Amino acid sequence: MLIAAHWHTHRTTTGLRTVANTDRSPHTPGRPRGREARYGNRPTMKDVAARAGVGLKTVSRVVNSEPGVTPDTERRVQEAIESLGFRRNDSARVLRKGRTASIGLVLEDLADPFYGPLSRAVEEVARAHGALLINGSSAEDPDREQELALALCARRVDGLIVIPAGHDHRYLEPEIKAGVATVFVDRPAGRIDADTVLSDSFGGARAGVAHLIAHGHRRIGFIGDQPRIHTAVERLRGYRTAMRDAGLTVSDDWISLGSTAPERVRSAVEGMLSGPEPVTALFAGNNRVTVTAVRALAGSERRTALVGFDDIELADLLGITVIAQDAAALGRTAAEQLFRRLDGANGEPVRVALETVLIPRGSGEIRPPGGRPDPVTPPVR
Amino acid sequence: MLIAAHWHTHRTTTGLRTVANTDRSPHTPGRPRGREARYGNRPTMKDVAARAGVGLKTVSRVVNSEPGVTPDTERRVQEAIESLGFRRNDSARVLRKGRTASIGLVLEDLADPFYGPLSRAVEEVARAHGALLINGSSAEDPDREQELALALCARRVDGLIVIPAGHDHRYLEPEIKAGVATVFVDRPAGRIDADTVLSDSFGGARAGVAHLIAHGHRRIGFIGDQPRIHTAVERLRGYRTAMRDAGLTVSDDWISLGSTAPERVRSAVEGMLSGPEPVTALFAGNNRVTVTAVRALAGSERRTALVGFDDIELADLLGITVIAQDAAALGRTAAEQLFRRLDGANGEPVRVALETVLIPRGSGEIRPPGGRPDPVTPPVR
DNA sequence: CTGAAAGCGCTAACAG
DNA sequence: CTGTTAGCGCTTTCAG
Repeated sequence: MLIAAHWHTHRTTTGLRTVANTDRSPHTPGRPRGREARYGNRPTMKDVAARAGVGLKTVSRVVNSEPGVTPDTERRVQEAIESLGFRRNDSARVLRKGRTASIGLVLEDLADPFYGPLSRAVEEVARAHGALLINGSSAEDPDREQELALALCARRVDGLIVIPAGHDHRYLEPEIKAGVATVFVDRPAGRIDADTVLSDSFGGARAGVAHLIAHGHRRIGFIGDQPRIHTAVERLRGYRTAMRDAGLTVSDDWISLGSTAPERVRSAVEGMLSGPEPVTALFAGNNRVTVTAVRALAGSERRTALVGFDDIELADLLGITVIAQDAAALGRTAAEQLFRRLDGANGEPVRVALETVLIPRGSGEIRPPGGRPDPVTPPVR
Repeated sequence: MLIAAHWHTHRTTTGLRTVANTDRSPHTPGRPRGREARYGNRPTMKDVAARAGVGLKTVSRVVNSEPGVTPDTERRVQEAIESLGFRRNDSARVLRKGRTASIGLVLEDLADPFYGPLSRAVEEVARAHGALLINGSSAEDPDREQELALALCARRVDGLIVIPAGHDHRYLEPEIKAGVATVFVDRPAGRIDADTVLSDSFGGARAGVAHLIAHGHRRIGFIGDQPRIHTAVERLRGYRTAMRDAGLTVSDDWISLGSTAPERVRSAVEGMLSGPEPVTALFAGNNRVTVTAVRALAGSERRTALVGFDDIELADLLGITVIAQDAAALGRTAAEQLFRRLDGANGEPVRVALETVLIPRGSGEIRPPGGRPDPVTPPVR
């Protein structure tokens, strides 16, 4: 049915939509419940052709700005288009042409401030290539990721950018073989060989932890996301490597992987700060963890050092030292690779790792109790 | 062409895609450059039917879980589907059914932390109704808004949610008449009567400014977004009303509307804090302004009070008093209204205004110099 | 320069 | 329970 009746007050008197299709008998097979129920009775090229007194193909030519139409004919067609309020049905066009000029993006959560800029960057690249973006959130659920990705394939998106939630992407093999270009971002694909764009989680975490060590810390905690998430594991590996490189032994009590729910992170922080040998510094595995860790530390009387993975808005004012990755660059790089494939590139799968940057802002330069006095500027710049 | 060659190493040996269509002569009219060029040579229901030795419609029944198929037949069809890697082409389905099960969302910038949660909320409602979400950013450009909205209509989205950049939406009239349900969010539609979901910008700003006045301020500055943006004007109106209600005269120097670019906001802040009669408090018109204002104030020796419109992550730790609006509720409410229309509701256009909440965190409770000492808890809670 | 005919892959209607 | 036919609105091919 759709919306209709309450628009009465704003109906114009230009005679829009008063021309009806007349060539359809009431009970032809293949005809749904009357034309009125479909697309709200939209005019088609056929209607435009009839109104303009030209052939169907001529209308098509005008609509698509193809050459070979007399200026006069074109004008007549344009008039018919406008008076009927015609708009080309891209669904039909897609069916015929085989390309949808749209790409799909499966990410974790559009509301996460990390994915907004990534998505926007993908959108801009898509726009530059004349494509629309359909995106969906997997909510970190592998089943939902698959459901979404396949739904996008059923819509026949030309390409797919996936931030994996799951670890087995063989379900995409038929799609990829059928020609759906696919690029994985932020995390690698599972059990499938494909273009991938990542940030250097390992290197970033190692650098962040090394930074804490350089400032005198020996007991450093690591709080990260769930261990089934690739970046969480990589960052933990970076942590372990930095510790080992410095000849430091890691206690199991200093490592906590799990949900990024505030309660979980908060109790992890509290656990590491209490006990006989509390940590003097924390490494937070991602933006969600950092936010909660900062809140937890703000309520503590001890000055605990902190370095977080991912930059956060206002982190500068709070003096939070971070390992920043460029979410927009991640999205842009992935999208560019996708369109390179769509434009015919067919070499081996490409693997890109983007550098991270350590931004010292104070919290990562706090020295441990008993260490030399802090030589760095205070937290709030 | 699409991606293909480099997948060789992962080709399985299950015989996928070895069954070809055989009923197409090489030079039939209407045939594009050979079937291989289309959808990367995907199997169709016809192919599945041939493989399973059943009729086309039976395949359709199985694919759509329609009743009336023998378990045995169904199994044979399922096998054919799997061995061929068939996936229904929703483009064709859409063309036939007239519904795309997708909705469009035109917003300003997906990278803005205000719109991420809004978009996610819309997505969740759409998902509950079995629809996908296509979204695009207008970048605050009316032409781009129109281009996007119409592109979505050409894809025949069932409904459209628009955060207007422009002020004239008559261009949507033919679409709406043709049955595209349309809801405007965050800002009202221009020159058209339509469902609208807003936050109470006027009331929120008035309450925020009244809060500052109640804490002893008499000279209060307002820094807002560009005057062509509805919310900016409404919030300014709230500011003026609160001032007038308190019997305070407003100096032109205390009001600055314009771009939210950091340089612009920063110089506005500096301007209001200098001169013979500097303001003692600031009202920031949105999240972008607040962020820059906080940065600017952090570099000043004077303690200036601040209330910002929109909540911001970490604002709690920085002790920033805000007028919070619920972006997710905005999106959810709009999407629910949209689906109500799609489900047949056809009353008069609905207008919803969501309440805002003042969250005192310290910055809005700072008293002016010379005023009574601050009776409120210190900034960081 | 213009148009008629075929058909993209699917579903609705109808007939066995 | 199953299959055949028509046609959604468009683009392609090819013939005027």
